[in-house]
Amino acid sequence: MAQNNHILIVEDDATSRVTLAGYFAKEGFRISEAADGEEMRKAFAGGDVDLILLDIRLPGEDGLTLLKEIRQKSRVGVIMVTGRSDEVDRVVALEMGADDYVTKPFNMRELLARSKNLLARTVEFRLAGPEERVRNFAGWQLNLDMRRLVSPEGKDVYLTRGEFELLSALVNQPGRVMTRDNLLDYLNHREWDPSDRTVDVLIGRLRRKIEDDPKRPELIMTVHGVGYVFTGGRG
Amino acid sequence: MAQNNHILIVEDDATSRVTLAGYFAKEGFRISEAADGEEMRKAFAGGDVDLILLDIRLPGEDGLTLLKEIRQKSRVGVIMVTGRSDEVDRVVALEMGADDYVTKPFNMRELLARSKNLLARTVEFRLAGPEERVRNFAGWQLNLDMRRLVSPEGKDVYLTRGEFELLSALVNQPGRVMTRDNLLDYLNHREWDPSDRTVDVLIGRLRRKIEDDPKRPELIMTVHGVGYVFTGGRG
DNA sequence: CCGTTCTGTTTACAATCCGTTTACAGCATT
DNA sequence: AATGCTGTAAACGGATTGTAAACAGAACGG
Repeated sequence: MAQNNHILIVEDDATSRVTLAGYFAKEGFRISEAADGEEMRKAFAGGDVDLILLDIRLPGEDGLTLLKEIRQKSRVGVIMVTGRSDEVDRVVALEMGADDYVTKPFNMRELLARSKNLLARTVEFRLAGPEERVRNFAGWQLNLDMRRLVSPEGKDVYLTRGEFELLSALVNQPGRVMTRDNLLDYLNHREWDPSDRTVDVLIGRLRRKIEDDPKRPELIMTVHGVGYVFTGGRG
Repeated sequence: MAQNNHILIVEDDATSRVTLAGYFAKEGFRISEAADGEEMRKAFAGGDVDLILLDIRLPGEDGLTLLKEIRQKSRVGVIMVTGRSDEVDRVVALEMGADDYVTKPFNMRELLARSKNLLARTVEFRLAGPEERVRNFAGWQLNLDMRRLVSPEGKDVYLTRGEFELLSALVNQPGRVMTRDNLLDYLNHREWDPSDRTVDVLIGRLRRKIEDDPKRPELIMTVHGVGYVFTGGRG
């Protein structure tokens, strides 16, 4: 069975798709093909797909949209494929939950290696049971289910509801700049007008709880004129 | 015997149920099927079920209610099958003692892997003998089978049904913040509107029974705007 | 049957929490 | 330097919580 995994190829260009399918079939995989989102959904609904090779450029719904949809219902392995080496798309795709990424033109053997590697990882993952929703950064640990923040020294740090929601929002999108409007969505806060300073105050309180030097923040950075970014402690 | 475990599939949709049954039968498992709570009870009464696959959406009694009933009399492995958008139900299910879960549409092989994994775990447990379901915290002892609470001084403290259910729920998930809605699930109280103060009153009564200083609780803490947490006496 | 008891629920109101507003000083960007 | 944006202390007030008391209806006993 190790070599009988089911791979779904989502690619609009027929030549590329068939070439890929042939190569992987010869390696002993079961293959399904889809040319767009509609066909992908149909194939995926079968329920036994182990890995999806997903082109990022598709007619109609694009690959990132489909990735998001997949991730809402499954943790199946996904490798994104794109035509140009677009750094932005790569980062966005990985942030949205893609497991790996290759750029065209790619080496078939490399793709095969990455696929096997990912399959091994996802199978192992699945055996681990229900995962805990925990985010780690700079020695801190945020448990989303327990709503609990633990410091690098192992101490519990109490967060109010607003502080927790804000930190969750930021931590879930590391590297992405979030506007105030954007962040307020996480606080059951309907409308927003430019004079609303709520986010600023909450961010300030958060910084005093998690930054070494709240005056010179390193985890939650402000982007002047735009909003805030969570750096994940990696600068 | 390793490959001759007995799996009970509880699922109202006949097509899904038969598909599942066929797949697992082919893998060498003994299968029973049930379309609702009544049939489940009948099959389960046989007494040799090793694993239950339990759909969360069922006509009549819903999956969570059945899960609770099962957990009152057995530690049998339970994997919940949830609709894709029900994050809340997923969390509640795990809190109520489900061992694992999958979301529809699910990958058959993933479900098989999780089932085998869980069987390995639960079978091991059983061989260890029928464990007493007792929870200890801060000198207290709560016996879940006898529904009895014993104080650090060794005295029996009487709990009403609601108080007991609530304390059980909290004690079974130390450190996890539970919403009121969430806690009411343990009281056969499916509906909830924001003006329902039942939980607050019961928590208050519980605190007066188990906290040193009910005004400054240390076991059951309130999380403003969210719900309550049981700390396990560890702060 | 009828009264009694027990207990979950509702009601009411005071106490507390914390998100929000306000105000102003300091900083970034032009 | 001018202007707009951000940081933050302080105060405010709507929402949330604690709790006593009343209520209701199920369980129980005679």
